[in-house]
Amino acid sequence: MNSSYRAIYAVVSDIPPGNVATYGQVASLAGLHGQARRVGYALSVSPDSLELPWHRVINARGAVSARTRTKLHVMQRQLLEQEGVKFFCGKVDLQRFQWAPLSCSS
DNA sequence: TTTATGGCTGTCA
DNA sequence: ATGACAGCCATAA
Repeated sequence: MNSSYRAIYAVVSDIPPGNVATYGQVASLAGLHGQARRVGYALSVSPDSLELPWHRVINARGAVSARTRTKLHVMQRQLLEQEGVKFFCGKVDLQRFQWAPLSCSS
């Protein structure tokens, strides 16, 4: 566990319900520009006790990434739809659901 | 130390 | 629009 991981977890924990963020976006916000892959790894090993909204992190195409070993991506989609995020052909409309940390939503 | 794999992404043909 | 490629980095073997 290092500061980078904490930064990643901190960013993820700030994503509000009904919104999503991309791995690259989280990486940048955590001060790890270009290290999107590291974000995915960090989340994959994050302890459940942190209760992070990991399901709100998807890939740059607006779709949930398929896991190689698990089926969590299935539950991930359910959790998102449960929060109001709508899928169209397996993808999310990032224009509308992507988290905008500093935006004026009015 | 080298290789392979993993919840990615931007660029280029 | 779509697919191939090359960077990015942590871990495990």
